Amino acid sequence: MARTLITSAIPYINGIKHLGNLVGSQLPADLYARYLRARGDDVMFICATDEHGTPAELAAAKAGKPVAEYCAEMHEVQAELGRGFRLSFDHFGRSSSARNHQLTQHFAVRLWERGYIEERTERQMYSRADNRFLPDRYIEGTCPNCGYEKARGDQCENCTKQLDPTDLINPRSAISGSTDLELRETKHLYLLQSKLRDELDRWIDSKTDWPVLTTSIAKKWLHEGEGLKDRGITRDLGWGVPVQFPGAPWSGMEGKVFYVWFDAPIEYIACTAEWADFHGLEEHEWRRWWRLDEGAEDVRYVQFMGKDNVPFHTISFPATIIGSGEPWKLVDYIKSFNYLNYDGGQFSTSQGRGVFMDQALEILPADYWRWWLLSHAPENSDSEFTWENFQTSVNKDLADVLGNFVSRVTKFCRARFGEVVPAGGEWGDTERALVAEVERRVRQYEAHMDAIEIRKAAAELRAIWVAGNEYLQTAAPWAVFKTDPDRAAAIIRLALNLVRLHAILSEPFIPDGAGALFTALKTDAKAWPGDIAEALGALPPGHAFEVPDVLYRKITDEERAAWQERYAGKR
RNA sequence: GGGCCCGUAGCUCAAUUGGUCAGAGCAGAGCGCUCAUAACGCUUUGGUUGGGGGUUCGAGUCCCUCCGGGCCUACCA
Repeated sequence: MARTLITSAIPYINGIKHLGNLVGSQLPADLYARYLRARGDDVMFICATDEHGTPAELAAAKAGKPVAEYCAEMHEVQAELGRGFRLSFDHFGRSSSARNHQLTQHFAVRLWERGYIEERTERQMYSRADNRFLPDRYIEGTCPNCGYEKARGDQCENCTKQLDPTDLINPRSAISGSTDLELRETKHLYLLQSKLRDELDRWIDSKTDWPVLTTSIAKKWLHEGEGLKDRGITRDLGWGVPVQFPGAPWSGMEGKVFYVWFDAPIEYIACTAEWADFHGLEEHEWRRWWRLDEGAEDVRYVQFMGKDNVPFHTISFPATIIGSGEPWKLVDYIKSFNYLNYDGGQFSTSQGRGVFMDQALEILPADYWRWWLLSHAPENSDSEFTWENFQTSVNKDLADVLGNFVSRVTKFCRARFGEVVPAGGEWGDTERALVAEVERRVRQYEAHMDAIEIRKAAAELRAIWVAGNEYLQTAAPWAVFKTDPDRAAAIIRLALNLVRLHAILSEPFIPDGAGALFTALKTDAKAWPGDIAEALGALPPGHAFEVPDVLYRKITDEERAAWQERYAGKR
């Protein structure tokens, strides 16, 4: 049995993600996971919340809660939204877990022992009022270049000049506004990625099947300027994985934690361990997914992420793994996405512009969003969400082409033969032609899904739905019934079986709708179709079913206009 | 300022290594059907593939340039 490890980029803890975030990682990863499971593969689908770092601390402070409590709450919020969108994670973990603490410290020690980590002393701004070191971007002041008064310590947003916090005139803490700042010496650990450059370069070169978007970003980091830069992997923060711990090969690192981008990808591994813990399984059960020496040699590992995350997955995380010298599984394929824009601009959390995951589910069930987002996934370039497009796609594809097909078939059958698969009649040329077309399209659909060509897969799936309507139109059972009821029975029997096939094929995209169809058809026969002619005979004459409720309702012009107005932003 | 990606019918997107009049869905037009969520089917109208130049027997597909988006990254005189 093929084994596939799938990870979605882990969403940051400080707030609810918008639809662009969703379609950039979690949703397509879920589609792929569901598809492979349906094909009978052994799948491990992992996601988690990314909880460390200064933004989390600040968000907690703003909410007036201890950061641990804040993160626990937000984790549950995001987990619930994931369930709402039917994201079928095998485990949705937390980067703050004990497992991640252990593994992150483990990797750090290994890297140190092998000479890939070194201590460096540097000077950093410290705020006495806030009682903490401040990251560059949390220092504000007047730009020495253009005079802009709200320049950040890393860059002036007004003139785009790169800055050091010490360049700023009248520097102050962006957190408290305090000007009681001073430079203090502090010691940090650096990951010596530059030592691994050639190895990473060869590794990237071997990935000839990766999208240009992915490899070009990786190459850029490897070869830009003087080449791959070493990265500081520790920060002066209270919330995170402690750098100083029993058994640590360094000293004097109290009060420091690992940088969020060091521990976050390690959470992919730790989360799998969390999965095993949750289910009371042995260590081997999760290690067989990750350790090449413990059973993972036949695992294919696929990552999903937005393009902004590519550097960390092509450079930083692989450097951590390779540098460890231990046989951990490296990623085999990276599926990266461009951005989804919102109605002519970008999604904006601060301006309340665009639709966020919680709002989306308040408006419509998950399937509507899943279908639109996946069938318009920004695979080749940035794409755009507009309410008009959303309305027409959902109404046309889900309500008309698929939903109405189910409706006309089941209701016709009920009216003429009762709620049971009718007996009698045989297939003719029309049926054989339909089977041939569906056979061809299903194989094409599989090919697109195997290649994770999401929009193409969606288009092919839709074409299969359309084939059902074409067949009905040609076979015209309502006309045939008047003179040859047996013949009409054969047509409807095939059509009902086609509904079952639709349910199986569509489940990765629209799991709720697929579930409703299986329920209506009163069947548990959900196996992926091999021979199509055979699959279209799975529901035998005499099999009872019931006419389902309207599968997908339509979005009205009034609703569309109201939503357009409500989420336009500028609160 | 560099590096990379993109700009294809009104809209959203396709077009194997450059090669049979540039395709699909939606929208528009016409016809058909009546089982169905006023749904479905068939036919059909739209593009000098951002502008200009070049290479080639032949370019949306390669090169140069300009315009317009996006991403990454940096201030070398």
